[in-house]
Amino acid sequence: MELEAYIGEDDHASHARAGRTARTAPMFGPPGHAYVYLVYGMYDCLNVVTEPDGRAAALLVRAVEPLEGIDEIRNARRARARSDAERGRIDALPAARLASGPGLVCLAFSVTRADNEADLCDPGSSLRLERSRAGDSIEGSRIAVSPRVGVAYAGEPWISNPWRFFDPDSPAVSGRSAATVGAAPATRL
DNA sequence: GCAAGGATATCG
DNA sequence: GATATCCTTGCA
Repeated sequence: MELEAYIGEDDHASHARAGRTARTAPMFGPPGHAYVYLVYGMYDCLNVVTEPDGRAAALLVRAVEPLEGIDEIRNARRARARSDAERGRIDALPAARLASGPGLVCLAFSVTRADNEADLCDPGSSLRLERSRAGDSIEGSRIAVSPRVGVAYAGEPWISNPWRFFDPDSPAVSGRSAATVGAAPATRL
């Protein structure tokens, strides 16, 4: 599991920095809803709105470790593959690497902008957050933190703020960023 | 290393 | 209305 916090309009790394726009409106909406956006023209990214109406904060879901429905997830990844070579690599991936990136999370769970603003707490919603089963949770003392990924444009202190949270022992964290963490020491909470 | 890819915010 | 930029990924 890997998450990044974007804390409000003052956060220069957040989409909300431009204020409320058509795209970022969900971030200003009620908590517990989804904010899904297109990045780099081809990948969707899933966020969970965290603050009450009017305050634009959200958690970006950068990676998760699938525990169930591995075949479904693998098929979802295969369906979007652009070549046989890519399908082969997907088949060879361990389950823990099937959603190890913000774009991959959405590919794995078929999250699209159609899920934008979905109520993640409504049992009838197509996309939901559910309480983890006993044994699936991680102790707070084992959660590592580091600066956020891909926010160099934001300037300080937004670049260096340690607002990326992840399980340092899990293979299910985004690849390139996992490598950089070793160099720029990730501290533990 | 770098291209692909399209929406968005910003500038004119 | 044009364009620089982007909370990325997979392949050369």
